[in-house]
Amino acid sequence: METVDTRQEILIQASRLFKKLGYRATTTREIAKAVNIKQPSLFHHFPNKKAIVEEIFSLSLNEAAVRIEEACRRDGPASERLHQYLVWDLSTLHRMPMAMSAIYTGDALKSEEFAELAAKLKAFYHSLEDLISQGIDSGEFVEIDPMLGRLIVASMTIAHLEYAEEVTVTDPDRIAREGADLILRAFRREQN
Amino acid sequence: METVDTRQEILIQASRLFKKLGYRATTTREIAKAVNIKQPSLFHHFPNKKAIVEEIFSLSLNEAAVRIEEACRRDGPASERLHQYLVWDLSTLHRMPMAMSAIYTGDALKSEEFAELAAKLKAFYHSLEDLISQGIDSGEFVEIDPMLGRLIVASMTIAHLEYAEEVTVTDPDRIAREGADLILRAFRREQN
DNA sequence: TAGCTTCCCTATCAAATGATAGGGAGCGGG
DNA sequence: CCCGCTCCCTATCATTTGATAGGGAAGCTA
Repeated sequence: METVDTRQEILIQASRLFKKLGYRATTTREIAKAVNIKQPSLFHHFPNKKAIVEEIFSLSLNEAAVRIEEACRRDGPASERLHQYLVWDLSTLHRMPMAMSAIYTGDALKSEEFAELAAKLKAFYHSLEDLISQGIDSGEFVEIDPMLGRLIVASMTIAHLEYAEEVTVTDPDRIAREGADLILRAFRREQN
Repeated sequence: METVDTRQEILIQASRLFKKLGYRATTTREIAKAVNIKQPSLFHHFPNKKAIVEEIFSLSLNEAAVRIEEACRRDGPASERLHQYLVWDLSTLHRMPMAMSAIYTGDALKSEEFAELAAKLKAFYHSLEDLISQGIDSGEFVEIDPMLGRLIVASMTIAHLEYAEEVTVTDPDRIAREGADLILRAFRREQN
C-alpha cells in the first residue's frame, strides 16, 4: 500500500515553499529536505515536479469550477449566490493544510507548461464574470467592468487566504463568512 | 554616452516577461531576444539579472514609501488621506510603460536574495497599516484587522493595475480616481 | 591618424537542477 | 523461505541558465 503520509506531507511542504519562494525558485531538493527524504525519493510519489503543483491546484479548482457554474445558473439575487459561493470557497480553502494562496499568487500558472491549468482557471473566471454581470444588470452591484469585478473578487479572495494563513483560525466558517461579506462590500450598492 | 533607449527597452520588455512568466522563469536570453540584442549584451547595461528587477521595483516603491509615510502624519480624515495616496499611486503606475503588476504579483520578491527589497516593502506596508488603523479608530472604516485591511488595499491595487494593463487607458487620472474610490468602498463605513 | 569610449558580438564556463538508473531494506502473503 | 511490492537510498546525467572573456565596429576628440 502506498504511504499516504509522505505523499500528503510532500503536498503540504511543497505548497508552503511555493508560497514562500515561488514555484520555479523552489527546488525539488528543498521540498525533499522539508519532508525529510532525499530528492530522488520525491519521484516515487510524483512523476515530476509539475505533478505536485497540479495536484495542489486541482484540490482547490476542480470543485470550485463546478460550484461557480451552478451559482451562475441558479435563481435568486446574484449577490446572494455570489456570497454563498464565496463562503463555501473560503471555508474550504481555509480548512486545507496546504498554503493554497501559493497557487494563485505564485508563478506556476504563468508558465507555458501549465496551459491546461490556466485554461481551467480561465473558464472559472468566465463564470465568475458572468455572475458579476448578472448582479450589475439587476442593479445589485455598482456599474463596473465585469472583468475588473472578477479581478477584485479573485484578488480579495487571495488576500483573505493569505490573511487566514497568517493568523490562527479557530472557526473557518465564521472567518469565511466575514471574508465573503468583505468582498461583496467592495462593489455591492449601498442598501437603502 | 550610454544609450538610454536600449536600457529603457530592457526594463520594459523584462517587466512584461516577468509578468507573463514570473521572474525566475524568465531567462536573460528571452529578455535579450525581446530587446533584439544578444544575451551577453544585457550585462553591459545591468550588472546582473537581479539589478533589472530591482530597478523596476525602485521606480514604483521609492517615492511611494515617502508618500504613504507623509499621508500617515498629515492631519485630516484618514479616508481622505488614503484616497489621495491611492490616486497618486495608481495614476503614477498607470503612466509607466512597464508592466508594474509584474513586481508585486510575481515571484521575485519572495526570493531570499531580494531580502532588501522585501524589507522596503515591509516598511511600506507598515505605514499603510498605520493609516488604516487611524481610519478604524476614527470610525471611518469598518472594524477589521489592519493587517487584513492592508492586504486588501494591496491586492485591490494590483487588481486595478492588472485591469489597466489589459484595457486601453485614455485618461490615467480618471481611472486612478475610480480605482481609489473602489478600493475605499471595500471597507469605508456607509456614509449616512 | 591615434586613442578612447560605448555597445554589441561569438564562444565558453560553472553551477544549479530536474530526472533516471539501479540497489537494498522491510514486510506481507503463500 | 522466498517472491514481490513499497519506499527510500547513492550515484550520476543532461540540460538550462546566469555570467565572463575577449574582440571588433562605430563614433567622438584632439
